[in-house]
Amino acid sequence: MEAKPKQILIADDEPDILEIVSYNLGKEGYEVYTAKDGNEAIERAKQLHPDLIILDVMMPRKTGVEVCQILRSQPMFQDTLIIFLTAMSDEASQIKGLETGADDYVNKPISPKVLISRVNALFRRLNKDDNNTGKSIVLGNITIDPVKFLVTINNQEVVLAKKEFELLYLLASRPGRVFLRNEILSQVWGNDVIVGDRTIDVHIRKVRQKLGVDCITTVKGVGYKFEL
Amino acid sequence: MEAKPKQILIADDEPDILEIVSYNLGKEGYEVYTAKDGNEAIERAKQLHPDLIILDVMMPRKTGVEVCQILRSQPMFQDTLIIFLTAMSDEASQIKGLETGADDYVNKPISPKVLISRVNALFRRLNKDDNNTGKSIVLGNITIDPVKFLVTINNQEVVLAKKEFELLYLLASRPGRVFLRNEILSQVWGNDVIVGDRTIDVHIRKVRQKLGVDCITTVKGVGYKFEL
DNA sequence: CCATGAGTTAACCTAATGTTTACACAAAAT
DNA sequence: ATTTTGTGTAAACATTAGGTTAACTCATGG
Repeated sequence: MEAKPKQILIADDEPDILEIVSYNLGKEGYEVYTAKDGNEAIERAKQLHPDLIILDVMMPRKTGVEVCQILRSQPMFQDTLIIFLTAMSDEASQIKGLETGADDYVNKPISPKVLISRVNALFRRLNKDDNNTGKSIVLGNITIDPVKFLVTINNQEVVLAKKEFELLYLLASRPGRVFLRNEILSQVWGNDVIVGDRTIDVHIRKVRQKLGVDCITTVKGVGYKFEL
Repeated sequence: MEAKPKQILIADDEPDILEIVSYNLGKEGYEVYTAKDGNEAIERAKQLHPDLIILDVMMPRKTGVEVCQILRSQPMFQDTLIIFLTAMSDEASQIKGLETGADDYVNKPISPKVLISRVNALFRRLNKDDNNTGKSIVLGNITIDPVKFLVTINNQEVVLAKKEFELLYLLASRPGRVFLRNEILSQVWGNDVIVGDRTIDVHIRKVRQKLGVDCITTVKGVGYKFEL
């Protein structure tokens, strides 16, 4: 299942900024649209209904704050992500911006990289929330859902105990990657807990047994990895 | 259903910051808990399962980044909001922090007001997505009507006491999802009430008994979930 | 053929949960 | 007022399943 690219509308009256930001976000795989003032931003927002709107605060024909207020008042834009971009780095503006309903507030001069990180962070959060499936790991015919605490394999539910589940979840979180025994210990058991040597093996065994599918590979002298 | 105050865990090795931030967030109506180093942060996070964790980056016994990584690797903390707090204002740290899975990154010196705005913004976004409250729930042959305070099972009315009802409603509001004991406590009982260990069990038992249908599953060491 | 690391098994211990009873307290009924 | 009834909590005890260990076996390589 390919996620369709997220659409971003960016509004700023400085062409340079539009270009730099568009370029960088485009490179990240986003679909970028631009507007050069407040009214145009509103217009295009209504046309496109983008996933995220980046608004410069100081713009002709409606400031970013005004645009935000107008959009937020419409039900259609309740859930749309909004980021303010501004040269005014004083506290008051920032607070006001956030209280207007923005999700983030980034000061100019902008570092494209930082902006991208913040954009990514917002989308990451969003996907976690509306996609109940987003959290779960799906690999081939195996599904691991940490919210429901459930493992499904070929549409058969498998019940794992807490430690077993955590162990499997850890390994499956990075398929193919080898986890050292130490890593597993500190991730699943915690650093201050001391357990015997064979404990991990026993749990690995139980998971293998319950899954009935050979997907945990032993790398002797190193650790374990998950692979189908 | 009344909105329960959100729980926030803040970890910093400087007592001054802990105090200032605690005070200000408390004044906003949040329920604030503190930790003074990385390990303590992890420990308390596991106990409390707060809604938001604010992590200082530079802490003894595990940095904020490490804490974040450890928590994020665990299924139970996938959804928890995380904010980094740091004196290092360089780009690279910020980007790295956000990529570790944080939701926001705030530079020191902190303005309490700005921090609060950002915390509010995060919660505002979060609440938009899971607003399921108020509606009646219909699952198979079970109906739960929070308005009439009534549970119907196979067209038979079942009378539940207040706490029993709230407990069932909570679990049924997200079928399949596991609710931690802590979550149940803070949602049904509220976080300032201290009740004994066995109280939840007793109520669970009563609900199970009255429903007569086995639809509440216990996930040992984790919590309970509703499923038919 | 020993050394090392991993797999297997079953027994064991205990933390976590289930169950029951009793009691405080409030609301409703008398 | 007094009784009755129902709810919520605590305390005591029973039970179970999860986690750990230990002893043994197996596989591999030097």
